[in-house]
Amino acid sequence: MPRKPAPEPSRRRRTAEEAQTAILDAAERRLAASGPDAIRLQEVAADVGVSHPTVLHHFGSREALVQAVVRRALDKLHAGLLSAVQAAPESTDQVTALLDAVFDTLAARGHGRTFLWLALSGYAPTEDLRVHSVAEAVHAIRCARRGPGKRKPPFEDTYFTVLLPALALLSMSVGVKESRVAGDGDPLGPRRFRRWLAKLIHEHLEG
Amino acid sequence: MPRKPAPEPSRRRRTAEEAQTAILDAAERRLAASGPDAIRLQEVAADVGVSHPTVLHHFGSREALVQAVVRRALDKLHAGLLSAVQAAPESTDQVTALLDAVFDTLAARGHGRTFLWLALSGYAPTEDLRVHSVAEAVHAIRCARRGPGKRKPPFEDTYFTVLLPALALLSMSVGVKESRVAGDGDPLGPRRFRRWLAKLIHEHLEG
DNA sequence: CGTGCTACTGACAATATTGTAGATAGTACC
DNA sequence: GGTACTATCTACAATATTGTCAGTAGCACG
Repeated sequence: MPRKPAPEPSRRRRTAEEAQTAILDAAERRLAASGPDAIRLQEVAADVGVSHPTVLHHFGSREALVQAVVRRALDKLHAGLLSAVQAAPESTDQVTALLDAVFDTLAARGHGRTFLWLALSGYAPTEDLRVHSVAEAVHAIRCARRGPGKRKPPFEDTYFTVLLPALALLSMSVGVKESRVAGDGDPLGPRRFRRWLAKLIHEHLEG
Repeated sequence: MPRKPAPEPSRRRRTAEEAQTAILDAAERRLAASGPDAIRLQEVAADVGVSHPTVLHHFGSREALVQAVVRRALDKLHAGLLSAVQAAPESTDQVTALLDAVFDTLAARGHGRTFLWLALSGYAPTEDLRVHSVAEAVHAIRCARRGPGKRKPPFEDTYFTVLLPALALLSMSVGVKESRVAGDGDPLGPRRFRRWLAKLIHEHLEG
């Protein structure tokens, strides 16, 4: 006998925007944790609590979903770095605070892992870290502080001085959970490292 | 009518070791290029010129193949880093040469990319870079050079001084082909960066 | 030449994943 | 209430990937 359609208890209906945001959130978590290949329609859909054709309905295809996640994740990364680098530090403590803020964006929020996944997978070029533009801003400040009479340091020196902590903090964001390098209670942990690095950078820029 | 078995032109038969090495080579290329998930039996088999059950015959399962590739890749990485770090540099030029050698292992040979893939995927802990043991060796040299009477620098300082270029060079190995950061003809390219970094490190360790 | 060993193969099974099609059910608007 | 719109569902198709199986063929050794 034909079973009756079994009226489903209730079907939640979100606005398209709400649904898409929830789907992007779930996909982004999987991206940060296991990379773009780990964004699977069924699993993302299960995370959100919908069926996987719903995801396709909202994004058209898996690849389009991945592109949307990548775009949004890179935007978040840029926003995080921008706000972290906005202040012009004057003391070593302030440089430390700046590095802490960058580290927070890259490691604690998982954007560093995401960026490395994307860079390795070819979804994002490494220029996307935008070190060059940050270095230009830092260089302007550095030259201004020297006063009008003094000789200006070469831009290359400023660029490398910005590039170095960027690369280091990026690598540190790989193993946030299990790594000794990143362990937070460890005496050789990242907090002390950042303070040490801030001192090194600050002395280099000033001296 | 039953087709006749079509006697295959010829079937190449390698020794087990030869076959396994060829398979590991192919799998490792795919690992460095696109990560552990990109190690697919069919594609690896096609690279080697065999059928995919042959790969399973030699390694038992895909996962066992991946484990074997990972083990061998990490061994190669360790060997490369070990030989790069063996000499005790005394001048800035020698520090530059050391960084160049480390960079060669990480970036040019692709071991840095591979390591990042493995670290992100959870196949290798970040401790596998063995920064700590290198730092211990460097610290012993550093203390010895200070002479018996002088005060010794804290180990932490040496450790961080080794950790910093390791993290930076690792990040640099991500985008070896397309990155401006890694472009070799660029005036702000990795060669000049390494020299700049070597100078910074050398001055810090000596001063 | 025959025999044993095993690297190797084609065909198939099992499962996962993306994508399609048609139906269903909230929700807003008349 | 009735109707249009569409977010969502179930069911299915298509493909890719891992793994199994029984048999084939190269090679060493008697």
